[in-house]
Amino acid sequence: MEKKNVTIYDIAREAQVSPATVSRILTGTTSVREEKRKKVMEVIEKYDFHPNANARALAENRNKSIAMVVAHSDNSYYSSVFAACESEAYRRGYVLLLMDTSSRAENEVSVLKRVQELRPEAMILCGGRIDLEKQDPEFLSLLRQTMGFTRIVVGSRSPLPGIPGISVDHRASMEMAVRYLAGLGHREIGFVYTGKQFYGTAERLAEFRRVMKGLNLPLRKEWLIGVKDYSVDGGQEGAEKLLKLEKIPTALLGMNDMVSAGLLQGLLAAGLRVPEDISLMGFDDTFVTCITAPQLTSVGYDYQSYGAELVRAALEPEAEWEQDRRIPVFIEERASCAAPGKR
Amino acid sequence: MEKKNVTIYDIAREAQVSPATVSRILTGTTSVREEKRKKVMEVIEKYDFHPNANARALAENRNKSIAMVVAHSDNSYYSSVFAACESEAYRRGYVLLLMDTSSRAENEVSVLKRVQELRPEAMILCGGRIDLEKQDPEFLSLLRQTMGFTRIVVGSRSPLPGIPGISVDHRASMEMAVRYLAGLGHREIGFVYTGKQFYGTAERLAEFRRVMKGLNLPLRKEWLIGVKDYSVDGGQEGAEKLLKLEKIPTALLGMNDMVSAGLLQGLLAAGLRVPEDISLMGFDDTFVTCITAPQLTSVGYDYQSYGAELVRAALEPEAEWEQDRRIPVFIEERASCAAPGKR
DNA sequence: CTGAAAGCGCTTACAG
DNA sequence: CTGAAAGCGCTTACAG
Repeated sequence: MEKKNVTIYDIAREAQVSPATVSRILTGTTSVREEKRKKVMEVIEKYDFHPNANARALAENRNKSIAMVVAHSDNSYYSSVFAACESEAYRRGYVLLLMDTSSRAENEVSVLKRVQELRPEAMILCGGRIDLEKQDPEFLSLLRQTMGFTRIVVGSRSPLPGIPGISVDHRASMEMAVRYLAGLGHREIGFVYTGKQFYGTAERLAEFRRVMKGLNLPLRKEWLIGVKDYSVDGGQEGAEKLLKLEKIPTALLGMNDMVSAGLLQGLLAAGLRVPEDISLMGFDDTFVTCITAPQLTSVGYDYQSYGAELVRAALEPEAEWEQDRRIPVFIEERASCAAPGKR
Repeated sequence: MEKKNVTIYDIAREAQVSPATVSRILTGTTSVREEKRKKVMEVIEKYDFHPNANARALAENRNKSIAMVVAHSDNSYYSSVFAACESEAYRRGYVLLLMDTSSRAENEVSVLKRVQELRPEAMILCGGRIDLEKQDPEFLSLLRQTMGFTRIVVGSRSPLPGIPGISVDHRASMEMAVRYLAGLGHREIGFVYTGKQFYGTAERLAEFRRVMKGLNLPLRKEWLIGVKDYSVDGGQEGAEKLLKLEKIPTALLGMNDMVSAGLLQGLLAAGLRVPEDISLMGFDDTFVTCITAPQLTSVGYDYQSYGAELVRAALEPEAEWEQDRRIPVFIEERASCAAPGKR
């Protein structure tokens, strides 16, 4: 079973050409006489030869890999993003080195150290400290250091010059959501949020206030409900808090689909009907929306093109990227929203 | 910004030792005089030096990476498995090269070619043709060829000697599920399945029949419902088919949590109550179970330890692995099952 | 179009 | 404990 490594030299010897010629055929950089090429290809086939990517990486000083660092690889949002990145990377002949930081600062440090050794051609960073509303100077200096080793792109705001940021347009998503509900006739709208320390939440909170005010809708602070985390549990917590209020809004926005799913459970359990008694919307348009009953209307993004953009920005540094880009959002209508009923 | 690569030679020169000494300090293979070590470490710090993993890979002929090839990286089951693998790999200082085949044969071919170039120390393969009940000879020969380049472990049955297979114990999962429902008092149990060509389905179908028979429960073939795929849609299709029957069972097993979620929607929509009118169970115990209302009872696995096993088998070829292992299963009780009511 | 040779940045026998 | 040197398997100026 111990098959010794067959190299370009073995191929060259057998095909009676120089190793350089074999290499040229492999890389396709120079044209080679057809006769030789044929002979070489035959030998390659015969030995089932595959050039060693590590050696090539060293010689070419590039290794056709992109490090993808995500906060929680088993979270639907992140797994959609990186599945999209993977498919674009694959299309371009690149492989993704997946690393999960579990949102822990100490992991972020060691993962970035690892990236510095691995020398991927680029790193795409999604989630974790990068999303903090107030940038963490220690993390910034870690990023700055990592920039010496590889190009960085973040699925967030750009933290530093030279690091493009591509992220969901949180403000647009909130504006669209509120206007959609208002369009349905809702005036009393609540928002169940979490992660106030993150820019995505901060942006949505600010935008929520701005749009509600602009539309002359009542802004009641007890309808801005903070919960512990981005989960079904968080949503249930939100529902509990809501149900203690003397007056509840006619429509509710959940931080993401998971939170909305939790909200839905809590509301249903309390005997409320959705959307007859209260409308409910989520963010992210993950497959969670298809599992709830009623199915959840949600603000979505085109993950496929988001991933493609991230990879493009990662691999085409020469292009003149805007430092900050926001990807478009849209509303995916399902069954959880309706005109407000009279109660 | 163009920082030229600082190498072990630069460090050596400045620390006034030989490159070999720097290398020894980095790898920690030999003891080095404390005085020199200190000096070298200082210079390393000063330049923020990180050894080039590509060069190291070439010299050591190992690159601390594992290729993880999955069928659908954004599917909850697979993303749980690889999140678990990632955390174990990371713990061991390995990085995962993630590749997604989207279950397409042509992608499997090119992905495995890619693996042969990349020379990861091992490859973990989950999903796709490997799961076919009837092995595909063409795929087997591709695997055999890939074995010449890297060790292979599959999250399935072992396809070939030398390739350990670690997989969910589908038979045990089905037996446990049926016995659980029978224990609740159910005699009329249905199974909504898909992917009959895959061994996991075949095993569960066979075991379903065996256990039902053993328990003297009625085996009606119209209660074995085949649907198009492993999705919510598949589940809804199952519900439609079921509702056309003149007599429906008192309990239903769905192929996985997604299918069960679809079944639930279909049954609820038809005015049935779960679990009062009909009990419902899923397989895989993904987070989908927490999103449905009622929450779904499901047969689960310990993903964390499954991932750890896969990585262990991948990285410890010297150990005497059984060629085939099955990971244990358990029932996670939630709210979707109850004793049969009288209708 | 093609070959000989140097180089990519490490590691590791081999000597001492 | 430590250095000089060869080697890992490629690519790519440099000459021809």
